[in-house]
Amino acid sequence: MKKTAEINATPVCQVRMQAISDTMSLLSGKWKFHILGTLIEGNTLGFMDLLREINGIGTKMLSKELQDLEVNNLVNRRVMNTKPITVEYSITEYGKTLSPLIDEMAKWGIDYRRKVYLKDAK
Amino acid sequence: MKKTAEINATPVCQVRMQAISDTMSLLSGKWKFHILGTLIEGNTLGFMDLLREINGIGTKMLSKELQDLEVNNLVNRRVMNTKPITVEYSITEYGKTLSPLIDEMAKWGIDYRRKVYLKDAK
DNA sequence: GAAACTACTTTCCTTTTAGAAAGTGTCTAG
DNA sequence: CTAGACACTTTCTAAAAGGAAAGTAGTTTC
Repeated sequence: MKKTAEINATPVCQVRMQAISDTMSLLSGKWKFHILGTLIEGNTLGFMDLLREINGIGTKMLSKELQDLEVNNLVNRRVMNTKPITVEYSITEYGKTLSPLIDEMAKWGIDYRRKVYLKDAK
Repeated sequence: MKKTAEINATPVCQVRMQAISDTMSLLSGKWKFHILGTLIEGNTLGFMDLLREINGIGTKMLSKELQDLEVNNLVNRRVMNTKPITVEYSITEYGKTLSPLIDEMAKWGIDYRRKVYLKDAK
């Protein structure tokens, strides 16, 4: 008997799959969660502040990722009229809706470390 | 004045950053969330079942990602003693602890779609 | 006027990720 | 004895992601 046709297309699953893909594509890459997490904690920060806060990121990546996040209305970019020009980045109201997701991710990662540590200690 | 030294090393932030990196590295790639989500919904599934359920994935990726997830104790692999050999994949108890994270991700993605749809409709 | 600060952009290069296609090997129904 | 099912692995290649370093551009401090 052939069995190629029966793809599970239950609407609920399809919607969930699509939703997960959407979320991941907006937050893809190595740095977006770090940037968002830092901005959620730290209110407004300048470009150089972020560069110092986020360990390991370079200017190219920071610049590119901030642009992506701005386009998707997750981050505000505000050029200040200061002597050496400064730019203030902050999380948008919409960006704040990612807090539960980021918190879950951090929480799970912390538990994971604890678990690995306990296993190794045995 | 120079400003190269003051890296924010508050323990809380560092731990959160590390935790987020850990979680992301375990769940990296295009397919892990889909596989885990499908297994959480669908109890035990065979390799071909997963291939059919997860739209777009190929055998190479599915095989590789399942191995990764098995190594990290998120997925069980059980070879069944059947005529044409079958393998049953299922989520582990530990894998189930990812449910809240996956749910958050799906929830946010669904809200995002709704928001984009409403904006376009205006 | 040299050095240092702000905020990037650009270029070049390496690594990683992903997919398509074909191959391996076993078993069974017709 | 061939076609199709299951469960992969291997190879080849293309595309995407990421990083290091240098460059651009304006301001300010010493």
